[in-house]
Amino acid sequence: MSEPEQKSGGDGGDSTVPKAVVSRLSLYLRQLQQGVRDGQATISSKELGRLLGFTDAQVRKDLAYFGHFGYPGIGYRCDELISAIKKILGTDQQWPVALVGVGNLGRALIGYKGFAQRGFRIVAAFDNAQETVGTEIDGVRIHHLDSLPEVARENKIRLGMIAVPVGAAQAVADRLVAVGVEGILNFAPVTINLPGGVSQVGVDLAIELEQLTFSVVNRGTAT
Amino acid sequence: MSEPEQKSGGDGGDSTVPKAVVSRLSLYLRQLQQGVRDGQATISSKELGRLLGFTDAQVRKDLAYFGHFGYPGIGYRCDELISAIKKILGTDQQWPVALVGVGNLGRALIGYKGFAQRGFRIVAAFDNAQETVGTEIDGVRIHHLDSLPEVARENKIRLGMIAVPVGAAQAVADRLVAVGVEGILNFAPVTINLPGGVSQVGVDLAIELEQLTFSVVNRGTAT
DNA sequence: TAGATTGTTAATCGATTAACAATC
DNA sequence: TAGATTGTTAATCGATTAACAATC
Repeated sequence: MSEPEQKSGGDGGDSTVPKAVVSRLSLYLRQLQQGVRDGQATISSKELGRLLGFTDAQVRKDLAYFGHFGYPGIGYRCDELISAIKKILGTDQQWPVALVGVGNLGRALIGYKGFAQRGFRIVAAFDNAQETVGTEIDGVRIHHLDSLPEVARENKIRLGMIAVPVGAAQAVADRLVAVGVEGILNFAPVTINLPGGVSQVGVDLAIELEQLTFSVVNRGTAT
Repeated sequence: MSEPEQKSGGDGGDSTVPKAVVSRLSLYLRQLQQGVRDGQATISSKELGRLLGFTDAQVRKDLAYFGHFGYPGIGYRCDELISAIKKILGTDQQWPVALVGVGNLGRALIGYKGFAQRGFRIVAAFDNAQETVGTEIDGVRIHHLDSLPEVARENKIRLGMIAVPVGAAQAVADRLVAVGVEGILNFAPVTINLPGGVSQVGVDLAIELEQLTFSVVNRGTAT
């Protein structure tokens, strides 16, 4: 039984992969894990596409950016493809994450079970409300924001999540960048400015509802 | 002072607007509101684009899908453009929303301030844990899921949010559809199947982190 | 072998950008 | 008027789809 090859040996990540491809990769991974839970050993591009609303050609093309993972006549072996995609996304390892902002949303993030299952662990949370600093929530210690430098260093933090009010978001981002954070998941409804070399993903809950509203109001557009 | 015209009178929503355009519309709106808070009366496509990382041509093209909102030599009047975009997105009115699933995340959604400011109000929440049913959180009543039909009808609910575990998501979605919900914001990490005519927006928190991880691991890709 | 399905090329489709006449 | 900026067209760029030889 031969291991599937991998293009451009090592980490993959050739030239430029379209952003859209990467986001579909996450969906493939999620669906494959669902498949494994349902006892499925292999899956074809056609089936995988059907489950997610993509064409089979698109599934094959997306995966082919990164290597030869399939078996003609058979399809893809779920466990192999799961490992391959995790490696591509960088989630074949555990990532320690820092959370800043322990309000309603921050607390929900600390308690969110879905992170652990996909390679993320909130190892420290920060706030500057005296009431919360020093306490623990779900086993996660709440530190004062001023101790960010030490705690970040000790825990080798490379990813941060921002769940503070709009007015504080940019300042918090600056502090995260200052301690060497390389990627920020921003829940504050504002576009923050980051230096090159630091990545940002923004999640604005109201905007998500807005997008939904548009498609409801304009019958015809879906998903 | 002449009102800016609007293409295809009435609701707008001509033929097919690319999905990407609609998502930028939400960002324009957010930035414009920020501008107004900072006391700005007008803004050019160049400035608006710069603040969000788009080209000026893209901003103009996006807006031109829906009408003539700008003034040559001047730019766009913030308040006018805000009204126009709200009307396009359908958020010039208040939308009552139903939430299903009152766990950690559900509670955070109930308390989230950002919804009200953008035209959404969670008017009822549903769960089937006996402990929570009958209580109120932040003024929002928690009902048993079985009373969804009555409550949805009484409140003219057209939008629903799902914050239940993966295993329950599809069944909950089916029940929402059955009571006439037309759009679902799904926080469960699974793709749910909906009949045509019902829209879905999925938010998977772990996937957002995954996307971030990819761009961190593959230095060069940003935002 | 026949059937299924891959990886990949070429063709199509759609979205972004550059350029510019029209306008204030 | 000169300067700024729009809306729109044409050119460019990129992403999706269809088709098919190669493979199991």
